[in-house]
Amino acid sequence: MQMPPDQAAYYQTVWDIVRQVPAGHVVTFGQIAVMIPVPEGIEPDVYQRIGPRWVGNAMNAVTFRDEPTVPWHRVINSKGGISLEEGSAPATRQRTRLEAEGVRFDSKDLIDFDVFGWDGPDDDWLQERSLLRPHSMKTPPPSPDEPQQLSLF
DNA sequence: CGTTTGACTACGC
DNA sequence: CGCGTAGCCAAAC
Repeated sequence: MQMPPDQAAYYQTVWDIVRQVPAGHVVTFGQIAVMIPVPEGIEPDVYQRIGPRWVGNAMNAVTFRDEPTVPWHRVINSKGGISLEEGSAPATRQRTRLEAEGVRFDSKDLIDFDVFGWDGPDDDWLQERSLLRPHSMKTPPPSPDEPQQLSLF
């Protein structure tokens, strides 16, 4: 009986998560990284910075094969943009697919998280796989308790 | 087989 | 708000 390499399991988890992203929505590399528990032997603050890069590696593998079971085009960077080389065939394919799903880009080629951002799957789905809920990329709604607006009177 | 690079991101200037 | 840097895994050179 052989133990699968940690890296293989990590990739599988990443792809599993990406499969949950609904059409017309997007998720960031950082969000996916946060959903996966910090691997053994790695400091949490270190994983915070490196995790997204591992997610990028996992995505690159399926992007190259254009794996149809993984909607890799719904994964973007924290700025809301496409991270593939601008003008390249994969980048164009990603943008075309997103626009076909109704996702729109602004004048800076960025996507509005408030409209198209994804905050993760159901709690049940997460709990069954021991995964965590990512932070939302949407701008937080103003708390009713806190004075949210500067009153001029 | 040692180096370099990478679909990234948080943080300090 | 833009730019440079660290991070220490994997895959490509």
